[in-house]
Amino acid sequence: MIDYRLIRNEPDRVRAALLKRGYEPTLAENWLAVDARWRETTTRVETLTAEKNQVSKQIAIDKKEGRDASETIARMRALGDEIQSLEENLRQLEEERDAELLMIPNLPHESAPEGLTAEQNVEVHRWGNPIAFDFTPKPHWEIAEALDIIDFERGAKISGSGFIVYKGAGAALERAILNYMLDMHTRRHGYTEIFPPFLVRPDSMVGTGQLPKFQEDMYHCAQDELYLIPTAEVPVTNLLREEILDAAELPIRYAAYSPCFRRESGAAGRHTRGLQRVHQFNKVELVKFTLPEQSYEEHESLLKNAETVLQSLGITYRVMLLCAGDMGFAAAKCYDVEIWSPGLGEWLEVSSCSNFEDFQARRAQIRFRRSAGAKPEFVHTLNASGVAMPRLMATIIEQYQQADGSLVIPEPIRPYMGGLERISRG
RNA sequence: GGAGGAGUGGCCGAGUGGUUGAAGGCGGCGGUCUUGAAAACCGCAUCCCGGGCAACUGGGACGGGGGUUCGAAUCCCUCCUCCUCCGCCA
Repeated sequence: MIDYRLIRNEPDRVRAALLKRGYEPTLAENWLAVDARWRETTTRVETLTAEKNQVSKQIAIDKKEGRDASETIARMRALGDEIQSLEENLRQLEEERDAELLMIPNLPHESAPEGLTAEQNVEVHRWGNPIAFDFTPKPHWEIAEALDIIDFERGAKISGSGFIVYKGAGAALERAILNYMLDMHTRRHGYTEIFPPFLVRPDSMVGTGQLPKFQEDMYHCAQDELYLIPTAEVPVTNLLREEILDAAELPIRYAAYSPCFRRESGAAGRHTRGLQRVHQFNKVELVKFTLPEQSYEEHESLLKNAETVLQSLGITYRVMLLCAGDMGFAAAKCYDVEIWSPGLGEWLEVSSCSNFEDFQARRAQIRFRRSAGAKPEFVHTLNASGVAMPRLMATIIEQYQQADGSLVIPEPIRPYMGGLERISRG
């Protein structure tokens, strides 16, 4: 959530930001109206409470000195009743005020382009060239089925559509790529590896913003009131929830493998075929906690860390700077990394690289002190996939397919597969 | 899953209804002393919210939430976490 002081002190700035994102600017006015009533009521409650505290002390003294306190006690009771009814109001106002605040998205960074839809996203740069085939390339699902490395049908049989089974060399390849990416980020890019829980409590989901707004997108174990994580961002960001760090510890960089579970019911068809959209997939997630003044620098290196994975595998990709209206609710600035799928002839998103500034940290209460005794400030949080597996796997299968139907394994992955160079039929 | 026990400030730890943000100790910071350091002594300390340009000032916080009471760290309910024993299990 944003700093509500901004709404109080610079409502015009907040309104402009809301407009830039395509939100109703009246969100700010609504909040201010509730806030004004809240503050007024707070003052009255606190004045009465202050009096009550005085009277209460007097009772203690009277009792100790053996005086009759029945009159003061009567006064206390009257004050108590009045305070109680006012507090009832206050609680309602507070609820309303906080609910309004949670509806307000992060303010876009000045470098986020104007625009409301994906068409206004700006291509920042492009790496590699789509490879030219001297035969007609097949889509990944055909290759994978022919090689018997992915079983779509049986995945659907045991768990429903959107669930897949990696098999044999396919399972080994999935595991190898994940290990390759994790090793790169932990050994070369300075991230600390985290292996988090995959089920979390509701308050963790609130901490990173999946709840209350996106309840429908998640798998929920009602009996235990636990949610399956849609991304490792949730447990990893919440690791430091309600903590106050030392400035010297920052930046903190975490890399985590996790499976990701997403209900999001997409319509069947072109965009759901094969690995494009599945309910369970694997991903390596990168999460950073930084000083406010360092977050944009760290945002750029975060993007590079994700790009390095793709470059090392020879995958063609482009980086898009999202316009204000196309960014996620919590982001101030966001790059999407999209890889070129030769089989589909489309760009597919494999990583969203976001700087949330203090939006998540405020909500999750993640703070730091510049020095001992200094006032706690909110850290900045950032994250990116480094990267998500299914579309990467699909693209590797399509890009590395051979005329004879076999699949060449990208060179950096071979050590992770016992030196295997090629997956062939049979 | 069953039966018990516990949760107080950075740490340890007193406190079972009243002027307690909370004794004492450790650790921390500042000062006195000292050529310097140690020791000793003195002093200061948290977080959140409201009001105020400010000095300052009011309120709240003893795991979380709710309740009883004129008044709750202290009594009751509930949730969470940790510990011990039993059961079960990879």
